[in-house]
Amino acid sequence: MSDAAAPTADDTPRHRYDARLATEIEAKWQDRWEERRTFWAPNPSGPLSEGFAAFAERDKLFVLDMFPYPSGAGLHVGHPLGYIGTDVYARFKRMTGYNVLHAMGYDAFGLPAEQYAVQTGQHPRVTTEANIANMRRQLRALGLGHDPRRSIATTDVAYYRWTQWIFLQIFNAFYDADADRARPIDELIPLLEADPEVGWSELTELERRELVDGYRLAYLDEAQVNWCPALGTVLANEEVTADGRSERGNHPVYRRPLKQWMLRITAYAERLLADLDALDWSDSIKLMQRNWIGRSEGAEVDFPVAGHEDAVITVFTTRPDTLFGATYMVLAPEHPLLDVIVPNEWPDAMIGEELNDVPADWRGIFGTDVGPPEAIRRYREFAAQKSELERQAEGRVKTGVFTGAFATNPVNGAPVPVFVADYVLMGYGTGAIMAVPAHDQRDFEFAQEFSLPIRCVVQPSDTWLSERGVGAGTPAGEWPEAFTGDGVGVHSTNDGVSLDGLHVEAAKQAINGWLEAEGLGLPTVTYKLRDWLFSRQRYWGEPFPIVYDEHDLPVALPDAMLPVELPEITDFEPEIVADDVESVPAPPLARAERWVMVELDLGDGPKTYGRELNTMPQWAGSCWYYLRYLDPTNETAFVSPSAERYWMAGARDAADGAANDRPPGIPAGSERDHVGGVDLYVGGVEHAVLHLLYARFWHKVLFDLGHVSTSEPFQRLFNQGYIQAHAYTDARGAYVEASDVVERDGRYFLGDQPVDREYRKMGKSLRNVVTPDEMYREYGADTLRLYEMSTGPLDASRPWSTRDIVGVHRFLQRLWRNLVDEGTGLARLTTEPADDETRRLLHRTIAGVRGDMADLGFNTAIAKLITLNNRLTQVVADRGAAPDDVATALVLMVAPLAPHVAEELWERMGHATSLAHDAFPVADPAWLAVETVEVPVQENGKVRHRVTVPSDADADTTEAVARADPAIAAMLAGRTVRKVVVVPARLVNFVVG
RNA sequence: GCCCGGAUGGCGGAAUGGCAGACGCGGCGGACUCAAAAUCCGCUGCCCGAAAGGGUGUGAGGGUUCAAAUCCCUCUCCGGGCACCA
Repeated sequence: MSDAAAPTADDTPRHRYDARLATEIEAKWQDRWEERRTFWAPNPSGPLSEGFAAFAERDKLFVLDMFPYPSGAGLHVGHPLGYIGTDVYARFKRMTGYNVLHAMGYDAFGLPAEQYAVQTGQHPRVTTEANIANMRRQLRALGLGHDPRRSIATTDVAYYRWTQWIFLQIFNAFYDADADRARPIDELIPLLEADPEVGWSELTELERRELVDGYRLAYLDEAQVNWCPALGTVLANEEVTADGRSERGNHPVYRRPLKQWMLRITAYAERLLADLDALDWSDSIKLMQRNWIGRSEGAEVDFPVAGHEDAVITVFTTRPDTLFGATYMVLAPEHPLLDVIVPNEWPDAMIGEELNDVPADWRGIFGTDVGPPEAIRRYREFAAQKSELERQAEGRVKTGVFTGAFATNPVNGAPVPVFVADYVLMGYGTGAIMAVPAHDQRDFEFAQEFSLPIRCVVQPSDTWLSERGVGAGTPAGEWPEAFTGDGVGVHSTNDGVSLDGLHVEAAKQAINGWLEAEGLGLPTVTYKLRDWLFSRQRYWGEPFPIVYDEHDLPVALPDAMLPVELPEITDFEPEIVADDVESVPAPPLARAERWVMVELDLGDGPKTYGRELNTMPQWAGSCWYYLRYLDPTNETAFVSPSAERYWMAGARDAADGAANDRPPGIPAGSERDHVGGVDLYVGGVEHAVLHLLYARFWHKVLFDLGHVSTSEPFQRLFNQGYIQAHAYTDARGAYVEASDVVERDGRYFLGDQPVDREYRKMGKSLRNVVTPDEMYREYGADTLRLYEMSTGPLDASRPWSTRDIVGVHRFLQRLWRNLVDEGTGLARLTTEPADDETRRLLHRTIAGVRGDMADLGFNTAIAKLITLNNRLTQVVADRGAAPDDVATALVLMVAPLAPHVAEELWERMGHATSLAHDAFPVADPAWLAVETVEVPVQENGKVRHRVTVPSDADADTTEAVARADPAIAAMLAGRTVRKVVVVPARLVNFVVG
């Protein structure tokens, strides 16, 4: 067989657009884009400013993807959905003249690399770098138009040096509540000196330092923490699931006191809440953040403790209007006042008229033969050792112990017993409540458990009572549940105030006024949000730039001593440690013996200091990466002010105020409320709370301290959906390889064996993973991109269906064949313009695609492009060549979606330069106009006929044309037309009797 | 339990008060071919009908409107968030 005969094995034309050719084209253009620096986005000044002159008069756009973790498993086809979406959008905007910054980095610290290191002894850096390299390869093959100069990893020393620097900014700041912003800690000293209550001049140097440390936004606190022995670390509240287990690994989590770094995010609660209003985020995400911050308005009220002159129990309540119904109080088990108020012996109690002795079951569940101090001690121990899961399992039966102490209800002087119970949490409000069992379900349950009086002070409606099967006038103690709705106050009068007859809101106003006047309480706002626990007992994280001196107080390292590099060690395992609450954390860094102690001169001569042995949580690096993209090579600042201001500016107040040649398709004013920040941030909804709240907090601190120019980091947030997939289990319930399963008659089989189908996320353990690499091989990256964008709107989750990909592949093939001779590989165009109908379709398509792309409506944009291409197929069939005008516009419009094949076609059509910049077609209004339209004619809302009218016909003309139509005239003959509704160019509706 | 979001052909979806089902997959038919693949063309919600045409139809029920997938109320199911937060 001769060489010349070689291609006969299959007679595929040599230049057909198939997977082989696609792969060739894609590699070629990926190399070219890199060589030609196509996606370098110039800064206005500095080392990355080459080529800025071309953009000086243009607008900028900062498009951002959520920071990925470089997993060892590599990408599956679900991962890049958002990355493709942002790339299409970024390419579209670039083609309309924007200076678009789009970059990708890696959130590379974290547990998987460290756990792999523990198993294999492989240093986490080695694993991490290999994973990043693999992910870079996979993403490059997708043809994403990222600026490669701006790619960073959180594990780069040059990056985490600045993470440490930002930590020091937070450490060296305090929150000025009057100014409502953070200020440098140096500015605190004069305030303390001026405050007579502080007595600054009498304090020792050490006392002063401790006092100042207590104001810092990063502070050490011996607090109750979520200790997870299995992971060997503590976790933030946000990392613990509702059933008391670690979000990562599902291990039990215990609460125990431990000295840890905390970040004072609570100081920002109000601003984090209020500033949501100006953001272009979905309502559901805003709501999740609002719920997490959990603002509630109420009052703090002081209850004096009987027999203790100085002791006052301050409670927080959202229902001060029910004060007269408070029949007992509860302190959280960790409440410090317990050490003060608990008597040695059980009192002979008098509580109003209802009770005259201390019932045995008030004395605790560990025996009634002990006095209050021991009963309380045992209960506190019981509460501390119980994991959240155990609390859950107990069905939330209320437990608690009487403290033996009584407080006095300030509104009526009534003695109320004080309990300790774990349904009151130390971390919320004041850690103490007044219990109003008639009007709070939890208090109601507790009161029933402990036979406490239940006193109605807000009258429920008769309807409410009868719905619960109790008659009007039934005492509250016999209700099936607490009444928490609105009603009028009863039994709520003292010498100074009466709430009787007032509805809840009015009653709150009245009682708040009285409390304030009497000095007994103040209206208060409380938040669920807690300070952010910022220490982790891990190796693979950012070391703190903190050392401890001889007083064991923290000392910040000066900027010049950054970075504090991770020491090399060989054993990465956290010290384990029994899987229980008693085990003590031992950070791996403690094993770096030569690193732990360090001799430094921090201003008062060389001294020995001990290093902080914890590392920062993984969230730290992702709190500010978007800022580093702006100026990744800067060695003197985390970002230069000029780059930061340029890229983060709001669209409307761009620095130079130059005329923004806003392209059509984007309504003027749509970005009017743009307060600045990343122009488009795309990522999964799973980061709705943690990452987005933490990053907003850091950004606000940096804003307050003058390091960034916007108060919010992410102006517009878009949550992409997920790609899900079917998974199959065999008779034993084991997952089988999804790609081997076949469908027959609506059932599913692996060979002859029937299997069950589930619809799940894509994942290795479910054996239903499809990788982009497979798709590149079968169809090419352009087809994969187009497929993922075509299957639905970007925010919708959708099933993966390999079978369906062929549709968009055929579209590209047809497009190619319309423009290129499959035999010669040469473009086949004619300069003769297309027929009018085709040109009208072309311009309608341009207008539509522009609008769709601007709205991230890529699925409908693709549908319009397919329609146009199908039309072009006819034209080419008629003429033997594609009209130049249609071909040119079509290729340019396809370019953001399928950039490689578009560039290749563009080149074969005779263009020497890339189409990536400033070339998106603009619709000619002359071709958008149509002369006539067909409008439906309805009879009582049902379409019966259609008539053709001039597109600018008014209502009367349209109706006249309709009536003149013989079929319609017949329809109306002999009937009474009661009403005619005409919407010009839309429809005619005859309402007949 | 509370709060949010969703439900449209066999499948992914389109239409946000004005012709339901764009576009794609799948299916059916035709052209080309010795044949098959590929390609091109046509049809394709359901029911009745040879067709013309008619009826019906957007999770269920009710309402507003000349007109409802779209707005309102009630319910069912699915997905997500929170969960002793005073």
